[in-house]
Amino acid sequence: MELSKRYDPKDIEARWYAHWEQAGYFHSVPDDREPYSIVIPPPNVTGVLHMGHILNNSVQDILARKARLDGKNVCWVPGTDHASIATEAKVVQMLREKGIKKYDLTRDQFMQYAWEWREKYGGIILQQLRRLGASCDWERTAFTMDKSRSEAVIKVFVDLYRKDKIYRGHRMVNWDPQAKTVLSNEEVIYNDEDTTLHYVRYPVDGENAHITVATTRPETILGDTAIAVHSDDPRYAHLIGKKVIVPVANRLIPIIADSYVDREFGTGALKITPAHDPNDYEVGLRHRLPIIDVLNADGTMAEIAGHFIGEDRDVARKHMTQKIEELGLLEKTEIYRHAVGRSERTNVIVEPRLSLQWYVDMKSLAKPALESVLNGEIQFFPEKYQNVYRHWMENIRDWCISRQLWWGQRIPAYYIGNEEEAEVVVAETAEEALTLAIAKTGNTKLTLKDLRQDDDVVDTWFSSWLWPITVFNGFDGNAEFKYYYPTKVLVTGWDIIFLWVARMIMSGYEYIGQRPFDHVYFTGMVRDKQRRKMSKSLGNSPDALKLIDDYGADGVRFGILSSSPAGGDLLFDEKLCEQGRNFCNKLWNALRLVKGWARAEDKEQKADGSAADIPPKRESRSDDETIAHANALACVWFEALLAKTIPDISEKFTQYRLSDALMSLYSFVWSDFCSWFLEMVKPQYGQPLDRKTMHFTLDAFESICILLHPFMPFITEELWHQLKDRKTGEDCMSAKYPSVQSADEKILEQMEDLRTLVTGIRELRNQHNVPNSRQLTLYASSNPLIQVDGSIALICKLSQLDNVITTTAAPEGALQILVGKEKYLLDLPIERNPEEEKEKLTKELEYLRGFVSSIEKKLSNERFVVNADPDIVARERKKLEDGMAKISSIQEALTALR
RNA sequence: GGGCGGUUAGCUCAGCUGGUUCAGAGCAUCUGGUUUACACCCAGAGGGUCGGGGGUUCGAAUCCCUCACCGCCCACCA
Repeated sequence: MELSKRYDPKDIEARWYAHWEQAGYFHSVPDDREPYSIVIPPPNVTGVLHMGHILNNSVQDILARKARLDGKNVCWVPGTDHASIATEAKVVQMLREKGIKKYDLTRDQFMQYAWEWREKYGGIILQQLRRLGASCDWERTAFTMDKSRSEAVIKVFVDLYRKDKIYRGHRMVNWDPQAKTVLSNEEVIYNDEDTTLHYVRYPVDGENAHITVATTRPETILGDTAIAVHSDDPRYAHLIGKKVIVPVANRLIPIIADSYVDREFGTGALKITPAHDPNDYEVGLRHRLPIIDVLNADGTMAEIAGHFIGEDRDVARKHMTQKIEELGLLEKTEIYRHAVGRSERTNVIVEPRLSLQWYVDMKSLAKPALESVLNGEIQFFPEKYQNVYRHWMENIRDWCISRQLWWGQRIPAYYIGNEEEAEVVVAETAEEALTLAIAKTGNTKLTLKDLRQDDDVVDTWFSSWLWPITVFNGFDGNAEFKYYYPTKVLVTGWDIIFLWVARMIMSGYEYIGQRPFDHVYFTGMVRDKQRRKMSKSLGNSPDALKLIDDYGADGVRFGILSSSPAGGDLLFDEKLCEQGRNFCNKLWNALRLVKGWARAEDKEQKADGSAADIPPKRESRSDDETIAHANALACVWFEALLAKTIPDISEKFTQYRLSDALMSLYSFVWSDFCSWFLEMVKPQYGQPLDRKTMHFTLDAFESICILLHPFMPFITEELWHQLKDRKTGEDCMSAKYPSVQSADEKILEQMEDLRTLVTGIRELRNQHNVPNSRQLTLYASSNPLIQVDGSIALICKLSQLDNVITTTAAPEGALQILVGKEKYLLDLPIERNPEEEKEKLTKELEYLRGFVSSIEKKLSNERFVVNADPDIVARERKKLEDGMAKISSIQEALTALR
């Protein structure tokens, strides 16, 4: 069957993915091979495939497929994260569209809706990963809210509580007024934003004076309980101890002195609102100030504020400002740029709020986790993230893990009675909690009804920090878990190094006493060409599935990979996918070429060398023997090149230099294989290729498929089968990585020289506008390159030369080509321009003289000869020799010109 | 405010422990080419005092100091 001129990935991709899955290549069970396990960073169930996923999962798939080819037992566990806040928000939204309010539902009813939602949409992203070619062990697909994983979460909570590592405390927290839940510090994103700084006058009680403070949040004035100035500030010393009237609220509050106040900022006077600012809270504690919390959980003004009740904080701010202005107390406003914290999930401005929450004491957990990274037990790629990690771990703060949500694992704390600060017991089940409660209170009459379970759930990350353990149900220490844990590598973005990576390391040591993974590969953030983060609102994120439709999964994988050194930013440009697609096409056409030769061979066999349907043999200037020599030389060379390339690629893998490995393969295939090797052995049109060379070519092509397979699984599988169409059985995906024999360095050098010579010929031809159809004559005899059997034939083929004469008697004025210190002469049928040539040669001569003299200087320096590595000195000597040879060649040519 | 990283060709970057991987790659640009695998192609070319300055060394893109700019992370400045 004739193959089309262009590679069309559509059907091929679907077909091979189904085939692989059917063949069971994705599934792993423990055996006596070396395990290679990866757990996927579970995407949110709410997610759809975006460029970050493409990058992250391409990398994992590349590593997984390479390990498989290396004969390892690869287990890549896929799954999704229940993502409390994001998912709950989506479900609430969905319900709202149906006219249902969350709080009209019972907790159980809500959960039912949520589960339905996840059944319906939760699998989408996993389906999309298949399009990318992800070779996950789908039979192991996990979800952070599965029964077993939820049980593990509860177990860990109880355990940490009993070890005194979980406690409940009143703290100033980050409050998300949209999701109406607390957030951990890591879930708050700070960015500089322009806000208005209001200068507000507070009249001093009983005096015709005022004190001015600057605030970005006038609405919180209603919660002020003091004005603070620095105790050493002469401007305000006389006011300390006096009282001022809070504008609008008309309350009296004291002016206090506190060293916290920065005299340089604003007016040097600071309003103190203990309920709405962490610092103010501290100041309030020091001065025993009352706390007036003027905001409700949803960010609207509370009743106690006395004004603008029920208005959203933004609206209240405007109204408050107006009112202050009406009272003549607004001195001025100015634009002020400062860090504003927003919720990672909902993007609303986070509100500092005082509340009672559950915390994990991180200090003791952090210790072994920090050590293991510093001593290299866990390696980071790139290494620089060690510093970031260390810094965070050394200054770690307690982790707020309670969330005021329903979607998630409910905190297993049970209160005896209804007060907020009631006695508490923590247990895996209500029954157990009851026993504990009875023991604690001595009240044997307690029943389950007297216990009230905490309404909150734990932070999503409190389940995903156990992921490498729980996906293997590791808490029961089963044999599978022991086989797969620790996992080999974690591939994730550096943005969740604290949210996730650090915590997994901590839980690994706390519960298994071992690291969760050997290596962490941090991918960069995908950005657009202008370095902007890819985001929905900017609309600069390409539709991942459309990209796959347009360029093929292999093309997209190539695109994202070829632009992605680990760690830094990754500037994504669709053009790179185009390059990937073109590369597929190049491979495809190489296949067509090679298959064409195979067909010619078939025909010839059938017709016993006299087939009528192939073009007659053109008169060839090279006899069969010469061609055989040439082909043999080409094969030996390419084999040596393969032998050099294979370990080189593997080495890049061990260093996680994946884009590097891909680029090496790209030029190896495109340039070395297609542009050089195939052109070297290419028979005349319609002619077959000799058996030996044909076999070698097919084998080499197969090796290329394997080398490339981790990066471009679909096309390589297709090529593999096309190449093997007479054989059966094995797939590229399950093949053995080609074994390595040592490379023949000598042949590599020789062919490098030959390539230089050929390039030189082409360059001259190009420069002098001599078309390929014109004959050229190469004079050579004593040059070592020419002595190699077949090399002349190769030169002929590659540069479309027709005549090669091997005498030393060069005609006058032949042009020189210098290869190392050898000189080759080429006779071009052109009009010569001696002046121009002279100028060019003189220039080159000048350069070479400078070059040579610098080496001479180096070599005559005794300290160099003594101190430098002998190898390096030898190299310098060779450079000198070559340089001198070149100089004399050029001088000869110049004399000839005169 | 503390810390980390960067500055190499028009663009994106590679150059690990100082010396043929030393000034590189891909893309872009320019020139020439096509009935014979591929224009999603082939052949060739041009392009950089390696951010500035200083130092160490026989020798520095590479090590040290310093300045400039850029990016990121952490931190409670209204």
